[in-house]
Amino acid sequence: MTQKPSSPSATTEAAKTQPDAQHTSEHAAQIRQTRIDKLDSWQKLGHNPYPYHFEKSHSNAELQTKYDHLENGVETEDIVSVAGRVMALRNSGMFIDLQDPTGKLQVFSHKENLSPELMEALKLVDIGDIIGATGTIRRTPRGELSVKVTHFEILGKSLLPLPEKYHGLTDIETRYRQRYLDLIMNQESRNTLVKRSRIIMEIRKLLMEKDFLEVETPMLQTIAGGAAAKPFITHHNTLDIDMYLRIAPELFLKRLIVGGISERVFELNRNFRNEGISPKHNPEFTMMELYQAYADYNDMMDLTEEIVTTVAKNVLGTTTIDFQGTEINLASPWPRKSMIDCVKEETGVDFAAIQTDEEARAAAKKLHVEVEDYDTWGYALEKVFEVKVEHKLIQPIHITDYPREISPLAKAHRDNPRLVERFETRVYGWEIANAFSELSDPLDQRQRFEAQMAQRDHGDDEAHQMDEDYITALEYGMPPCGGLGIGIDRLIMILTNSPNIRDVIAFPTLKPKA
RNA sequence: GCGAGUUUAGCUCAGUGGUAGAGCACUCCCCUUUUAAGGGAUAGGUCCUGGGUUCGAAUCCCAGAACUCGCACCA
Repeated sequence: MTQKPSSPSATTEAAKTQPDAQHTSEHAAQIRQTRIDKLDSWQKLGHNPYPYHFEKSHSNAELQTKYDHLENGVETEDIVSVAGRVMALRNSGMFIDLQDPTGKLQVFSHKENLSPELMEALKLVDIGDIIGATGTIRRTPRGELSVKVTHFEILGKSLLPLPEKYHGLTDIETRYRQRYLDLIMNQESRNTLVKRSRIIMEIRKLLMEKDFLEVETPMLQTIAGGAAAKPFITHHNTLDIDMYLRIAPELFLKRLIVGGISERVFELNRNFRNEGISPKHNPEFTMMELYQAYADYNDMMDLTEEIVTTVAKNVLGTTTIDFQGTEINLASPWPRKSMIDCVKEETGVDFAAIQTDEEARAAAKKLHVEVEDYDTWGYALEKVFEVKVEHKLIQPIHITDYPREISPLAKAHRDNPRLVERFETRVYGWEIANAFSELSDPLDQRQRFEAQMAQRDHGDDEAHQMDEDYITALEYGMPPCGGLGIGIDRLIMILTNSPNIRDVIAFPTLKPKA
């Protein structure tokens, strides 16, 4: 508390003795030192180089809107205070492009209005600095809305040069590693991440309106259940046990349904999967899972459509979107087609007519789909679907009625014991949602887990683990229940026309630089 | 994990086995109502790293690193 946060000697000395580790070339050091010297000069003029507060009267966008009808060359006497980052300096600082999160505004400095001291101090302002300026609103003869300043101050000196103004920052690695630079330079990056926030807010809002209770369940789990995936392993020191970062919240959310905390719960948060990284996969990703008592998977299809179309309308203002040159129409209702029918239409092979695993494998091989010798009817069906059908499902569609053996948490289909009541919603070929009529029969659930354990013995280390406590919960009785999971990052990619998942995650996982 | 590609100034990019280049940014001078770029001058380099071939390597070869894309795995 007694320490002055920014004494001149501290600032200058630290800079001279500790050059920025990331910019060690002579040229970079020169640029940086020049700016530190300017900061020093500013301070010697009696200013706090890192002040505490600035009274900003308007955002740039507010002023652009408010003075939209101000004609070229017209000056007002309206006094405003603006603040933001200097993105361009023209004519020795007479014209400054000031950027704030809402947009750009020009700051105009003229000796008629600025004291000789501040006129001189204008030379201390660099591109990249955060400044605040107070003055009157005018529109230049060329049509640029400007603040004609009577006073300005440096609110945050930039010691490092920004990327070039014309091409900006395009290096993909730098954009992800130094996201702050990307956000300063690229409007598109700002738009995408702002839209992400709005999309998530709209989902929460809709679910809360529908009486869903937002809950939190463990990220650290002793059994990584609820999905088929490789978990991250970590260690709790005082308990001296290994724990897993969750791959899904599913089993805990259904415990809450058993407990009756609410008939409708949801969780919107991170999952972690220790698998490959790709344009569609980040090790930590955001999932929304919800459970609704007394509902089935048909209700979940309705709800999926409502969520996606509501979000699209409220955030984008339309349900017709462009994704990488492909027009996608999100307007409800979306077709619902069974996996078996999809495969039949695409390949002519009717898996419903196939009785044995052997026949199923033969049918797959005949379609040039690779199958393992131990693959059952269901696995063969799924593999054929993935190879032959999946990529063709560009417009939104619910693929229904999955094979029982690949869906150990879904309730048996009411009309066909080989199937379960599960669907996946596909948009642009991607799985956007995955949902079931939840399996609530504890005896059946135990058998499913046991079948999964057998898969594990076959070498499938992503098969589900036995969760005795979960079965115990079911034995106390769970209402019929619909469950739905939506991959939030993928949905945001589609809605923001982002081809890479890293574009929709502020700080995606990267390997540290050596 | 496998394959292909990329890596040169702060940024965006050229580059021939023979002294390292441009534009923007930076610094200085001139200039005062401009819109990526007014005029002029200066300065700025671990050519990703480590080996090798060669009289000589940013360039050719080998190994490694990070990134990108595809495949595998998955959402």
